[in-house]
Amino acid sequence: MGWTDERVESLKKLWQDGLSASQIAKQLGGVTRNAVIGKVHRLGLSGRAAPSKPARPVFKAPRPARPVAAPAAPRRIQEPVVATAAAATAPLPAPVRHVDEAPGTATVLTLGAHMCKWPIGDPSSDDFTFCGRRQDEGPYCMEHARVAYQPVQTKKRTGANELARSLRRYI
DNA sequence: CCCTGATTCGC
DNA sequence: GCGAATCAGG
Repeated sequence: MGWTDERVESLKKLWQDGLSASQIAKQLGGVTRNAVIGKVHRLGLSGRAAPSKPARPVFKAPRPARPVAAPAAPRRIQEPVVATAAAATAPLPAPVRHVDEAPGTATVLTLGAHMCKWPIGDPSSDDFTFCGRRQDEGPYCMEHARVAYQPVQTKKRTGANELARSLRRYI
């Protein structure tokens, strides 16, 4: 199938509406998403009005990089590439967080040897943290050690034991 | 592994 | 001009 004026028109509309290339391809039929993307490019409408994802300015924020006692030379990071307007605002305070009683204050970089390593949040997310409070038992603080080391026991003597026993086989 | 768009390059 | 293959992310 070729690109008739009609199909091109549909393509433009759908693309401007924010549909993904694969969705457009499926709707038009007879073309793959690659074909759609290729056409979109050729038509010169690569940018979008309503992108599903803001699409970061391709700017890698320099990691705070504040371990504990690492030398961490204050190296200057020069950006040879053009920084977009949005990227201009990136102060990166990176204050030395004090480890107190507030959970979730330790990042993977600031997590010290004696801090509770109970994970908080989505590990694949940027705001992933660890509990960070003082370790008490194992790698966890008092509170989380209780949660971590409380398998099956308690509650319903009947059945629970058998369940635990059967479960144990898989460990 | 699913998805996204971007780019390349033989046709 | 076309689009599959490939790349680079999320």
